[in-house]
Amino acid sequence: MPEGNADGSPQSPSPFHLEGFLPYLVHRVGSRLAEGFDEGFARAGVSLPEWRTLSVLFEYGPMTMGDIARRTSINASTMTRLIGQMEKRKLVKRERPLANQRTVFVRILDEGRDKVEYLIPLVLDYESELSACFSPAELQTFKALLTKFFHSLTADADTAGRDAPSGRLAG
Amino acid sequence: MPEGNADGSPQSPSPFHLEGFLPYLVHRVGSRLAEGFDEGFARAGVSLPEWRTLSVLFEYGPMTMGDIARRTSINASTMTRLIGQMEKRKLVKRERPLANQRTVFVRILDEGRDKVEYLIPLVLDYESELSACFSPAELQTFKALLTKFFHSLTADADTAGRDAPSGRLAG
DNA sequence: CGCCATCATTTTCATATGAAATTATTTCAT
DNA sequence: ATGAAATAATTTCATATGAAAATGATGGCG
Repeated sequence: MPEGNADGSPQSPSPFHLEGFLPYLVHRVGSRLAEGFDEGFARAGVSLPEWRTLSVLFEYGPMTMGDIARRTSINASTMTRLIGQMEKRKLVKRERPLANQRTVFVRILDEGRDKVEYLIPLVLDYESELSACFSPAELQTFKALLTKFFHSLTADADTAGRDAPSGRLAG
Repeated sequence: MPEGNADGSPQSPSPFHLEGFLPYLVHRVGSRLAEGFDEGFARAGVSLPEWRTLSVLFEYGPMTMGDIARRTSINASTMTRLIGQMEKRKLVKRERPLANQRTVFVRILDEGRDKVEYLIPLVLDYESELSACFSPAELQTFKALLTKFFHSLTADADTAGRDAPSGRLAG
């Protein structure tokens, strides 16, 4: 039988704790949030990435594949497949502009709009339930920090390979 | 050509903005962080989930499959496969305690320890590079909020299906 | 003691994923 | 104009994923 301790006390003094490590703190919150996704979306018949995509198209109007991918933080290959599936179900429609036929614009259709309008109040309720653990000020701070962090990471990525000398890691 | 605008201005006034929505703010930071993962880990020959697993075993000593899964926020099926691969590479070792043979303890081996010791300084450097956009106070607040949020989500999950009446959603 | 409900892990299965190669189009330099 | 490089989307390919079923072990409870 192993003599190790499963109770939470470190076995040997170590300069590193995963649970104090920023990328991991983000990861585990993300995992929990993803697990929480279920009935509401299932009832509406859309997946989480589909909801994200539809809500962006609903809000901003037709956009190119690349722009949708960027705005939703979904990979471009995945986005192609996602739009393909949603096109079959008449939630969205692809359009190739005459000028610049490299690009493909995606437009939300009535059925897609219906889904978004059905989901928005559910999603807002869900958010307030989630954030009940925060005061309004904390929530605002938290969102601001997440946004700032994202933009900083984006700027890093934009300049990576040019300025940045060293390999990158994430925890 | 579509008349929609791809510049960022909302097409119609709407009560919902994905980019102000808490679960999405977390998601996109998580995506960026995951994209940033590369050379350092590749050089050490471990994946991101492997690193997380090893660092937990390094820090806390032998643990059961379930405990590792919980502590790393990695799904149990995935964890079984992950440990299987790491066992082949002699990074860890499975042990079945005589008392309670349902459980499997996993112990980190010397090669695994070497990898962790090699990676820790890289990972700490990476974190300070990432968090350069924050003041020390902001960073502390940010981590505290992430931790608080995680524990709140965990508590919700623990009581879901008993107390909680309604379906859940994530954005 | 022996059966049943529960628990921890593993396996199966269907699906989702991202990197890299491919296709189609446009832009740029000459 | 013409070919070469760049860009946008898609497809291919190998791998990763989680839910649910299956397996193996334990802990009551009659």
